[in-house]
Amino acid sequence: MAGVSQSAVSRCFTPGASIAKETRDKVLQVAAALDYRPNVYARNLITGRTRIVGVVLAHLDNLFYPRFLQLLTERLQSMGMQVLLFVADGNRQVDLMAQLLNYRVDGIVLAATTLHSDLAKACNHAGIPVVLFNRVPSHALDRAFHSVQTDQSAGMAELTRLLIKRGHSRIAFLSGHLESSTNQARELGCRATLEKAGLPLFAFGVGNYDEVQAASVVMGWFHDGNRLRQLADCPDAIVAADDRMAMAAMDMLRHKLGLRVPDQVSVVGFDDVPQASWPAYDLTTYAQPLPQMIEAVVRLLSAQLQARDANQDPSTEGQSVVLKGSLCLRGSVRARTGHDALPTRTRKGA
Amino acid sequence: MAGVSQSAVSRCFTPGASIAKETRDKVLQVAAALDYRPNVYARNLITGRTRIVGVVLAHLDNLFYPRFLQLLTERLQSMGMQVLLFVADGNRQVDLMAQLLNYRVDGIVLAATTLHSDLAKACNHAGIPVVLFNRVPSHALDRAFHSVQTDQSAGMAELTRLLIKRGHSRIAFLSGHLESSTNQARELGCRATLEKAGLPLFAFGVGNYDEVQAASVVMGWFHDGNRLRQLADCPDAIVAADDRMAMAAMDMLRHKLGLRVPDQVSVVGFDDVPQASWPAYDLTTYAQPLPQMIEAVVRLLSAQLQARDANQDPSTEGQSVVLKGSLCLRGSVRARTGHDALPTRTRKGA
DNA sequence: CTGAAAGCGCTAACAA
DNA sequence: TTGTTAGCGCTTTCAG
Repeated sequence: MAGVSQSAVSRCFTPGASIAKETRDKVLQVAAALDYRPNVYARNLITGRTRIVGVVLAHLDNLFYPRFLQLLTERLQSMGMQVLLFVADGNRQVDLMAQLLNYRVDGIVLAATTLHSDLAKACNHAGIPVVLFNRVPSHALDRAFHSVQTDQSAGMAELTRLLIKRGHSRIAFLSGHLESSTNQARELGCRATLEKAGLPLFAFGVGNYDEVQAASVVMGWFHDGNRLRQLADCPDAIVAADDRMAMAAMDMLRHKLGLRVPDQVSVVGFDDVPQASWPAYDLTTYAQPLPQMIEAVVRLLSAQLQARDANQDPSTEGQSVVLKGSLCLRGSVRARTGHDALPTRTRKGA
Repeated sequence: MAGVSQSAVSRCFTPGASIAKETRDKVLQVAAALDYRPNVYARNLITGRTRIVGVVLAHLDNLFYPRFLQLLTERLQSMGMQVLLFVADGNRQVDLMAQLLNYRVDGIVLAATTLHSDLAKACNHAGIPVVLFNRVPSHALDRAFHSVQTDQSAGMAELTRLLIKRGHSRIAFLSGHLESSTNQARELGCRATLEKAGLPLFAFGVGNYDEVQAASVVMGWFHDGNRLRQLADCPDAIVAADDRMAMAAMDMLRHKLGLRVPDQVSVVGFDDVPQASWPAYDLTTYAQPLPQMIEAVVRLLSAQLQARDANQDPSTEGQSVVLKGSLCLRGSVRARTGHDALPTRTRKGA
């Protein structure tokens, strides 16, 4: 070194340490000249903190998640934390888990929709703070976890009420993965609202958050294998569990079946991905409050980290943050009286 | 511990170490029971390898990059390497750099389109292998870097030739960031092909890879502030530097200007993002060979890591891999004789 | 094939 | 405010 002791150098790089300005300046100057930088890993070894959070994602093709990842990464980076990325493509979650623990991340953000509960158990056991993103704590084990989500049920209810108000009575639900908690909440919101209005769920199909499957479900609703059904026998509005399926539905309706959206069929989605506002779709949807969600994730994570630093009781009950989103009223829903709208209660066989 | 010495345990977790099968089995069993796992950071401290690669991205909203990130992450993860994610949102590249070096990543993949050359210098200095993704080594310093890219110039040439063959003569180029090497190559491919065919570049505008800007450029080409220009005074084909701008152009043409694509104007893009094949756009574009690109990135990275492990000369000349993509012929380009096609050479004032 | 000992680069407690 | 000392958990010679 150039002048002082090892610990003096250490103190220069530790924010709240007591060190003389002069010494500090000198050390920093020499450090710059030597291109010296403290070794994070040696520091980790002794402090036990890595300043790395593991972010587990599936469906990076889901349009909504890239934005999430970008914002979260920027936010964490600005706090001096790093993001170790894991893509959970369904398979080999055990390996993933092992890596997550190997790298001793300070915290985990789980945005994968489906996940072995073994993972949950292991994290709990290792005392790693976990925040679930848009995934409710379903297993008993998950309850120790914090979670952040949009009030998806309320969002879907709002969308469904809109459709009813606009005179729709043959409303279909295009479902995502049946086992995903996100999908369950969305479906519930739709069903409950219909029930309250005394309307049946006119049709139900599983698109598994996949464009191709979604399109073929819609096809099945409108086409009997040989030709288009009578419109009165088809849904007059489609509620899709996410924007991607909604857009696939619109494409199918317009470009394969030759129907007009919203004149003949209204379509709504969920998420408000960037593409939803593109003129080609102009999709009415429900926006997740991404910035607030990110804030909440970061806040929960920081709180747990601070608690751990202060050696506080780590096993506080999991806190669940539910945020309201907002309706994005666009052109994929018809105005009050569509030409297909019958007075009230048009039922399936009517 | 339970039975043996520290070094014996270490050997159990080191692939090529000499250890008796019996000892090994016993240790592993006890380790499993105790939930023991070797501390990666302590290992890093001594081996100098972190098995972490830093991936630097900008524009995660670019539709093409999420796929890239997902595939790369999965690929690296399957090799037991981790991805530390950095989002370079233009600003604060210096901090980012510092973190990259702090975390002593084994390698860096740079997919940000614009980047301070200071970063390049620092990496070189620190001896960290760098692979540039879709970014040519422009600065002198970059030449030590390896790079992987699509032959963008050839791709654009192919698209442009297609337009010419289909009878277009008033071809406009909708540019991305002028300083991005990606954009420069794409523009060059278009211009060179036009020149070879004896056609002028009919119009040129800068959309900066942004939907709004792209749309307003297109608007300017077709609208003089009060009303639509004569079509003969407007481009009959638009070559956009990426799919996103191409789609924005289509939306503007169809939904704001009331023009028909491809009947009145043809549009082509570049990248073949998932949305390009959606029926609403059905965009003719040029697909980047993503899987091969990922392979090449991984191969270059591994080669450098192995070389470093073997203490070989680290400063090999940077290798540049250029891969051919493939034309995706879809419906956004008109067939041979559009109704707007004049015999040959329709010039601006014609 | 195994154990003992040294040390990777740092921080934390203590003493000066 | 500073230096000294110990040790974080591992890998790696070097002996046995």
